[in-house]
Amino acid sequence: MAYWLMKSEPDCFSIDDLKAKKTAPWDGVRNYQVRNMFRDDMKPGDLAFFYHSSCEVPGIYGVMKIASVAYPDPTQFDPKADHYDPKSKKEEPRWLLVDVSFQRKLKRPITLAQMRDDRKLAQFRLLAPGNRLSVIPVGKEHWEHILSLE
DNA sequence: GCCAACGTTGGC
DNA sequence: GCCAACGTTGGC
Repeated sequence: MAYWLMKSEPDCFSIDDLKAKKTAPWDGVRNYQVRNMFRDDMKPGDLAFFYHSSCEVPGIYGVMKIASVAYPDPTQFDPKADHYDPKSKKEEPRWLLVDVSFQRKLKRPITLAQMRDDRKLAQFRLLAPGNRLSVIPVGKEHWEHILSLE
């Protein structure tokens, strides 16, 4: 089983939104590296951190489970959607998503600042300079260490 | 296939 | 709102 970290802006979709829905499609990803991870590396049953980005306190707020294999993201075909892609064709979808299901909220968030100060996370990809991927693989050791900080 | 311009991400 | 980093686009 693999572990992941997935970023979302809480103003757009937060851990509480996922808690209310229980399961939701992780749509809107328009990055080829992430699409390839969805397609090739993510498996139902994998666990993922829910990370809040571009907000007052960036950090990990909860845990979710990957609930489906990758399938085409319907928002790419919707002209009214924020991430509409006019160049993507239904016969040959360009963008994929996975469903995620709520597992739990952390008792308190593990903040980005806290992780930056943690020597055991020096190699964590989230903290690498210039990192902009919205989905990041997390090593088992990093996963367990982060949960131990809760 | 190079590379400049442009857009997006995301912390601060 | 600023800005650095970096992916994508498109002209040549």
